[in-house]
Amino acid sequence: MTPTRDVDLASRWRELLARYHTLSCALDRALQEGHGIGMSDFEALDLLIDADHEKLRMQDLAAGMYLSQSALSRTIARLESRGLVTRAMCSDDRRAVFVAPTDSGRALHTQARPTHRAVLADHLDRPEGPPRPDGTQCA
Amino acid sequence: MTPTRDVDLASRWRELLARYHTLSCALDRALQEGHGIGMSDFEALDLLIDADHEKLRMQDLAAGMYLSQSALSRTIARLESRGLVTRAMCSDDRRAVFVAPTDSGRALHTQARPTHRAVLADHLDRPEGPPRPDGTQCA
DNA sequence: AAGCATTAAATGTGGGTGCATAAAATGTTC
DNA sequence: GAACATTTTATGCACCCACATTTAATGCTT
Repeated sequence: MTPTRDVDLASRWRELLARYHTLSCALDRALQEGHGIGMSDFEALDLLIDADHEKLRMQDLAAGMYLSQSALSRTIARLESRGLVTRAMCSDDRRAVFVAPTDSGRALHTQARPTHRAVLADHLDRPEGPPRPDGTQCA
Repeated sequence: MTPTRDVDLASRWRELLARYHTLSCALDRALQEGHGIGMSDFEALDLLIDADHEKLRMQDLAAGMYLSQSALSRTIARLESRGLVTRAMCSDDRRAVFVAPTDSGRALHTQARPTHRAVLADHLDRPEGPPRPDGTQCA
């Protein structure tokens, strides 16, 4: 109702936008350059390995990710083509697909996770992030 | 250092991810369906109209947006092709391009802004957003 | 059991984004 | 002032994403 409130909304939105953009870009860059894996790919692998049985149906994986069903399908396809996860039939429901990390996937995750956490720590602990002179415009 | 802190980092990141994803998706959807304009397109128009002189060089517009230079260039191209902004030469520096909203652009902005603000208000005032049964999976 | 709706995952398609590069104009150095 | 570096915008390209549709399997109703 009040215009002051409205300004607050816009600036809060812009701050959220800034935080997400900066962090996701830094994450993607660090993971890509350091381990040749994208952000969503890592998130999928991370969820998969944190899962209790380390074996999830696509649908259950999707529940933990902020990706469309088709995007997840392609993400898993990417990971599989690089030998980081395997797809297996599910005998209970033959429509479903089990996804599980391979040894190679676990190894990459072990390497990439510190990078991931380091970027999070670097960005989440500062309220504003002005001094970050990367080479790119991915501010 | 402490593992507890590490868990905090990951969950804070996931919350940021959730907030951004939910809100940006809702914004994009509301603006697209209600006014046929994308989120980034609206942001550009919004910045342009809030500018003091209502005439900005691409570079200055870019400073206020979280888009790469190329993405902004295409965003302005989209807006121009729909008659919402105009590009004009800058006599001071003939490399630069002035962008200004047209009457049509101002009209659309006037219509779209309440939608934009309403979505922001709807999403930014709630800590968690579980009950939002849209038709799509754009959760 | 047959027919129809529903669910799980994959694929076709179009759109937006960032990086690298190109093209044009300006600034700098000698 | 000529050559080279820098800046500003546009474009080629590849990637990722969401939506719509397809294919296959399951569930439900009669």
